[in-house]
Amino acid sequence: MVEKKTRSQRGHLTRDLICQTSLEMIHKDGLASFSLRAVAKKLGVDPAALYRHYEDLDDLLREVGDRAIAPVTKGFVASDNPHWDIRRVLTKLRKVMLGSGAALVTASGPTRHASELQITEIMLNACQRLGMPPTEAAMAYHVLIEYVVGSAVLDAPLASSKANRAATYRKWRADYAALSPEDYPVSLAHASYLYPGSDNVFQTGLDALLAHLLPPVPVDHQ
Amino acid sequence: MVEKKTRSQRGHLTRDLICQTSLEMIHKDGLASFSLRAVAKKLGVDPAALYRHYEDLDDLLREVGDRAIAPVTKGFVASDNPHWDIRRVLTKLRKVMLGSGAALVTASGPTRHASELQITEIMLNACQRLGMPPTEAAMAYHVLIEYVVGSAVLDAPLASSKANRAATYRKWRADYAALSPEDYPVSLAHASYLYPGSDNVFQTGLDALLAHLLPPVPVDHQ
DNA sequence: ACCTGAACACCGTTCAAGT
DNA sequence: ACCTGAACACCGTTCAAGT
Repeated sequence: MVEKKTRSQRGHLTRDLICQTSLEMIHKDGLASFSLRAVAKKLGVDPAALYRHYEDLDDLLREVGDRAIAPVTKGFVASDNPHWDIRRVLTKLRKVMLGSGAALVTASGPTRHASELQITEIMLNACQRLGMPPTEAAMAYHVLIEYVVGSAVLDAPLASSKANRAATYRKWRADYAALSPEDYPVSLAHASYLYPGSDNVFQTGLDALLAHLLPPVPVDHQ
Repeated sequence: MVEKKTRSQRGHLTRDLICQTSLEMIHKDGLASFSLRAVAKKLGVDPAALYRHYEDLDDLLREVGDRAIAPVTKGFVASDNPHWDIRRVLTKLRKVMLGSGAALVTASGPTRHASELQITEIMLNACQRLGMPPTEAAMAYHVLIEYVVGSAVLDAPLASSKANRAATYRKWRADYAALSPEDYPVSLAHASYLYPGSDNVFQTGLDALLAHLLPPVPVDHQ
């Protein structure tokens, strides 16, 4: 029972513990309510103590963000269809970003940590197997990541609850249906077709990008 | 000279004045350093006074955001090439979002104010002129907006200074060039081709999306 | 070496009180 | 009706002091 109050012992505060605790807190209560002071309190430690382990809040969040996207590449093994591999890793990335508020912090800039680098490696590897020259591969990689991450950032606020989301879309369509016919005739005519669901929108865009940016799969792998 | 200290007079605080002042402040010093208290101080008014005119900070920012994207549609007249019109409004939207930190707040959700609605109307109108059925038009609209706004949110932090941006890209390429050949062989091989410039990346993606989502221009308008 | 306590300079928001 | 003053419950960060 001596080891019970490990939190208040000296030297027991590590990057790993801080990071893991932060991730759990964000997973449970969302990124908006997270703060450096909050994780310090949860760890039973003075806020200032965290500055022995991280430069500042941004430094901490970048590591938390990378840890959050770790599931994207976990257990990934390349198939013999590079198209498939790219689609798989991007779809997983979107799902993880929508599921964990923590993953969203990766949008504020590259973390340059392991999970992020692994996603890059998998995608460029797939491009290489498709026979793409490095300039084209790099360009395709950037466009696709920009699309997936950008969409995730925009869609995340509504991703929490499915029922909530449907209700919001219905309200937004109603907003368009109430527009004045003089100023917005075409929007009014399209009101009932708007907001077809963010996952459908995402898939349509992804298909378009993949079709244009990647060459066809080599015949022996079809 | 009686009208000189208009700020401290009663009844002179209007939504328009608050909004305009906020926009100017964000334009000058960026969104990060903006606060409700800061605009109150600039107006020579107690922070609490703003709550007579706006529900909360979010309410204020939504109006500021819409005002920031007003230049996108200002003076727009439809050409006889709908493809061209869509490309024009989206390119302008990106430029405005990268140029004014204030425009970025529109990414946190629809403002449902005039400027935003006008962009929608222009885009759906162009789709209609291309002969697209409403379901397809709505889908294309959502995909394109998601792409443009999402990219702008990700690219904005680096959009400020061109020299700064080039230096940052160089540093990021160097990060990749320093990776271990065992863990990241393909990334290492692509190091010098990464980060070909966010505007190039954007254009490549936009071209791919337009080519796939829009039907060809009617022959009599080519 | 690692953590605490107190302080600094901020936030958004509420509500009774003034004019 | 519109604004002020004071208060509440927070922030991130710094730095001297403790152990």
